[in-house]
Amino acid sequence: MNTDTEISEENIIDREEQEMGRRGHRFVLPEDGYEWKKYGQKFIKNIGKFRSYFKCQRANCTAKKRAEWSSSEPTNLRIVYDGVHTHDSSTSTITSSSNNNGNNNIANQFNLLTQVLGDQSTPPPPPPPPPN
DNA sequence: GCAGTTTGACCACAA
DNA sequence: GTTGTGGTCAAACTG
Repeated sequence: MNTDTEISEENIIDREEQEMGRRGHRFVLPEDGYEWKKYGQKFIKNIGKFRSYFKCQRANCTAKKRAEWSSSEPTNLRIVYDGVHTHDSSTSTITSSSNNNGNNNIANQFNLLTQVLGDQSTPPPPPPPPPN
């Protein structure tokens, strides 16, 4: 259905690499026209994956999305869109038409990858030395 | 001081 | 009727 969309992470990585190539380094949050807010994260032991929950921050918009990834394979990300946006995207010309859902989802995926996994293009700094 | 993110606790539903 | 899992909310922490 249109309300539930699952996307493989392969496209995400591919697009990510393209974006990184274009921008030279880390990609900025690609505004897909929607404002997502993370409101929870859980480890679903039934599937052995972490799941993050996002809500569209727009007023009266009930659109949500979930991001699942394996603890052993954090790049194996799966995104599930739930619900539909009751508003139009404000920062993008992307529409909610079925033909453009792919682009729209990919844009969302960038955002998710960054929010869920952090910016993997820039490895975190080394941990501080132990207090001892 | 503000905004955003993270984590824990609580509630509801299904088995 | 009980237990477990999933989903959401709210408070605290970090940038």
